[in-house]
Amino acid sequence: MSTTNAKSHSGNGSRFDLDPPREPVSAERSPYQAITVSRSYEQVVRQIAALIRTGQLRSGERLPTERELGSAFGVSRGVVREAVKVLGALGLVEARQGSGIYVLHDIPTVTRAFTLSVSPDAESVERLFEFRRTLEVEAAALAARRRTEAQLAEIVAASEATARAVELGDLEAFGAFDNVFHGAVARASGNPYFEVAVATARQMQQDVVPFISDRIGSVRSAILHHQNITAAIGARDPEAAARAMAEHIVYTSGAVTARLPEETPIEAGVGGGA
Amino acid sequence: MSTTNAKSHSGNGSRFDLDPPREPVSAERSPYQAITVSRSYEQVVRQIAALIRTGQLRSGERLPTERELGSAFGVSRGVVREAVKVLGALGLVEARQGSGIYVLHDIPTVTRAFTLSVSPDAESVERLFEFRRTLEVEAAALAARRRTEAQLAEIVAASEATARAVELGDLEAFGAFDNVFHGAVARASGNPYFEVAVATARQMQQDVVPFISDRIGSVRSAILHHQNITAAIGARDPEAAARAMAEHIVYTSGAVTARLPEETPIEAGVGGGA
DNA sequence: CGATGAAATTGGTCCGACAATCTGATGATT
DNA sequence: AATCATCAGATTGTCGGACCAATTTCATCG
Repeated sequence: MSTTNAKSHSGNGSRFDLDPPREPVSAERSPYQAITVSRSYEQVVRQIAALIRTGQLRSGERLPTERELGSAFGVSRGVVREAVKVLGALGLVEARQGSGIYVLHDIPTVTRAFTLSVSPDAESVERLFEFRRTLEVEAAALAARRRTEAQLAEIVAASEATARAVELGDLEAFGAFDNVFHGAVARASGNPYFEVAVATARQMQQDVVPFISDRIGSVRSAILHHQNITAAIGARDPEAAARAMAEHIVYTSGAVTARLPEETPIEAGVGGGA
Repeated sequence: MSTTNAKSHSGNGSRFDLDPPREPVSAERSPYQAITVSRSYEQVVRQIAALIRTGQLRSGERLPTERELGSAFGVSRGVVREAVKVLGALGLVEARQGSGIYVLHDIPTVTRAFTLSVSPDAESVERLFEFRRTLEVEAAALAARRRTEAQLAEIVAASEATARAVELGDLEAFGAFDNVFHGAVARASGNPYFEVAVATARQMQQDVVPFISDRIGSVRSAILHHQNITAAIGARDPEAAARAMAEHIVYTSGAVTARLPEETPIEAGVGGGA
């Protein structure tokens, strides 16, 4: 029991203390509930993930060094490294050799973990757009039903930001605000699973196809779509929101895939079933 | 450069050899492409994940010990442990102290990683059903369009297996075959992203609500739903498949949430904006 | 034959050391 | 003055060994 003694360490580590062993006090519906001995690295993952989710660790910020985290949590450096690997698989942090550990996003996207497991070569981009369309269309409809005023304000602001970026011809800024816009719509759905899934799908696509909107023409129509989506969500019209989002993604899909090398048109019966 | 020399090790390690450093030979569209140094643990993850995905390592099978994997890959035990952590976050394997490392699923589900990062307490089950419904309804429609004969045979077999399990009153078997059925439908969609997302959502739900179908009445109607879904996919009727799947999930959702403690009815405006 | 307990196996954790890489400062060169 | 080369420090990446904790295996005993 040397792993959980909260030794009063030195330095700045006020935010990094390992909780007491926290036995499962939740409602136990039946006896013989599956006991789960919490590994040390899991508690480290929980705490750092909570700090990121609650905004106490911002995107881009650097974490303490592995050794400092180890002494702060009262665990060895190896445990910290294992926790960092899991956090990296969730897309929350990134470790750079010689530099440190940095926060990437504030909501988990399992992109990197998937690219390690699914396959190194590019899957068909068509499938990814199909997936995104399903998720984002429904998210837009839900957002039209449930959005709060604050969430609508976020969507409006992001939509205007994309328009401004296009006016300035800054395609990189457009891409960033485009992500903000779609993320805000997904968040306004009130369903965290949609939010995570949409962020994951978009991140995955940008890993595979990093050269999305290199033509100013396609982004011009994108800002019109954004305005339509925003208006429908503002009017609390789910059908219109779904229609506008579907139109947006289908159009974007066409613009992107037209610029791709000739591959896998659509072809029924994928999956190599024996 | 001691990490990548494929030393001719001893023992059984014919399937576990570290690939040569594999520089990115893909199409480079612009100069100054971002270089990515592949860490040792990533290559271990790739190889083991590939073995699981291709079926060379079956579900339930035990991997070699960490020490054996280390000598087989030519890396230290610490690297193997970091790789196992990532594979565990993907839901592919599970390490049991004193016993070994076992394969859990053959397709990645990020359940465990999410439960570490999102929150330990149970989210609203309603949101999870909403997410599942969106995914599985579209997957059923896609399956009706693209399914192969072999995939249809899988779906039919799984549907009949659930019916047989209900006849025998074996609810546990019903749950297992129910997972097989929905997984087969998702796979028949021809879109691997749907397959992974559906499996993840279902696994997540079963982690949160492990006591789903404890009433024989609700599962009886479930097998009727399965037959309707199967028939629609067999007839290549996307609309009917989507309708049948929606009815199935909405019904199941009602049956489950009715048995839940009074919590969070639906309530618009979640997410704590501002 | 079943129960018991010791021994072996295996993952979990800790520690120390070195290598590879990045960062920033310093100084030399143009 | 600006640019480049070099160096020292810091930090992650990897290695090897050691010990602990949980599990499994198996000989022993009742």
